[in-house]
Amino acid sequence: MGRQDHSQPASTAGFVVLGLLGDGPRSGYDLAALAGRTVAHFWPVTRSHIYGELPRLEEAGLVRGRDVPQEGVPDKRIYRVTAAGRKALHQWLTHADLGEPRLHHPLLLRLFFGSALDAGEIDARLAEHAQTAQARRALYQTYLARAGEARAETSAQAIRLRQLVLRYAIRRQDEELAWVEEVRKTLAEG
Amino acid sequence: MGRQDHSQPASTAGFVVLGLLGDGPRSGYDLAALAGRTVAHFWPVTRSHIYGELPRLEEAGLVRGRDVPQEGVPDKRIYRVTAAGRKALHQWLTHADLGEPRLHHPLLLRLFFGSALDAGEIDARLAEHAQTAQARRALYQTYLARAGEARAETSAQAIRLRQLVLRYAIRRQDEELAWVEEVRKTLAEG
DNA sequence: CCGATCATGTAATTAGTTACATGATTCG
DNA sequence: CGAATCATGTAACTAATTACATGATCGG
Repeated sequence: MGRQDHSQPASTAGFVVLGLLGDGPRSGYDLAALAGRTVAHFWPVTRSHIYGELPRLEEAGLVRGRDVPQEGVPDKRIYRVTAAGRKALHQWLTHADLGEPRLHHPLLLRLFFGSALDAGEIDARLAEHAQTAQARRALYQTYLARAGEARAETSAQAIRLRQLVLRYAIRRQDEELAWVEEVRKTLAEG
Repeated sequence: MGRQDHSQPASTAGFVVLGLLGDGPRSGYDLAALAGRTVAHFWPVTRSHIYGELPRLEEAGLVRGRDVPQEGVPDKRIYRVTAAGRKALHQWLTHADLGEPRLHHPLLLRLFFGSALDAGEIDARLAEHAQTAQARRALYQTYLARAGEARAETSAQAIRLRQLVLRYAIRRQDEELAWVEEVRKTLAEG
């Protein structure tokens, strides 16, 4: 319609970067850090994705970057979402079909094949799993405790939604733990 | 040590095929069907993986295939695990490090970025999610009901473990549903 | 002096999905 | 007659992870 290129990002990764940037202007480095303690827990994003998408998004007119010279530390490039970017993100949030949740669960995989394992071997795996679930739960709990301290740009609604996502993550670990107990009990009885 | 090649499969996919075959001899086609209603729910396996791995496993001496001519339907090749294969599987089950569970969750992703969405848009996504969770729950429930009817090769221990894995899947959907309710309540209040 | 943090990118590789290709038979 | 089932494979592609490459500064 206009004379600028307002095309959509090709991949989901592009929208994820766009979404992260919705929180406020950030450099690729900062985005990667933010992603690592947030969305990366339920969607795969790495530095490589971010640095790959940023120039694409800029070319499409969805973000705009500005070089910020620094002393001592390396210079950086700060990106912010454009109006077109916000529009594209909203469109994606409301209309794109992202498919169903997918789970990669090594313990389930092993248990499914585990008829050749003895009680001790199964229990070792269960204990391992419970331990990492415990650790994750603690991590998410600290995130939740810190969730209130946000930037000025972050709206009350945004904070509420993020807390709900963290609640999910915590509940999920609780479920893992509860299930491990169920498995232990069942195998002890049988 | 011997004169045969008893090397390990390179990828996890290879062990998954090996594990599926532990249930009894099957063709690639049958393995794909079995995988589709079992492990594929918590580990990615498709026909392509299976047909790719089968020859590799055979070369490594972990499975052995036998051609079975058929009339009417196409001929097939039935594979069964060798002693070396069973050993390799056990080794993998007890020693390999498969990493932590990974989740791809589109709804969480959207909610995390959803500060620009209004109540109606969020609710539409939640409803959608609840519906698919409901459907999945029902599916796993029917699997569980049928879990007793197994092949002769399947041990009582194997059946018990499979039921526990299904219990996990059902509980997980219940959790999704419960969480959706929590989100709805919280957003209605706030 | 060693490791961490800040900062940006690319390259290589592995993993995973979807499409293509073929062909007989059975069921509605 | 069209769709589904049986049956096996490959090719093309997209997605995701890990490694490589560079270089200053700061704290212990």
